[in-house]
Amino acid sequence: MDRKITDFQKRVYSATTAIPAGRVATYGMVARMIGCGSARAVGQALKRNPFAPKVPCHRVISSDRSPGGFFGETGEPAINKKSRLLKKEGVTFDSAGRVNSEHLMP
DNA sequence: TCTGTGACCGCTG
DNA sequence: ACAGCGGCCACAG
Repeated sequence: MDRKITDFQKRVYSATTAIPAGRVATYGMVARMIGCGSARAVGQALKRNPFAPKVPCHRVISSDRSPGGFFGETGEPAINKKSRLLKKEGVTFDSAGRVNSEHLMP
């Protein structure tokens, strides 16, 4: 398996690891942060996430404050796990299962 | 080399 | 308020 990643992917992981615990960022935010107008590319990078535990992909959610996905799985079980992790980090959720806006990165 | 696809985002009806 | 559509970037076959 190739562990070599492109420069762009490296930027995505860098921005993701830069997210402090108890804080979450949206794909679009990360995309703009690294200088890219497409969140899809960010999602792909996180989906491939070769540095799984090293890169807290669970701290990255969608603009709707929905969990999004987890390790390539968009199903409920994966999302449930993701929310559980975020809760452990100190992130609070609402009844809709969405991350509280106050945890979003400014 | 080109096409299709994707853990998305934003606007419009 | 909800649903549908297009647009953007990168990667794999």
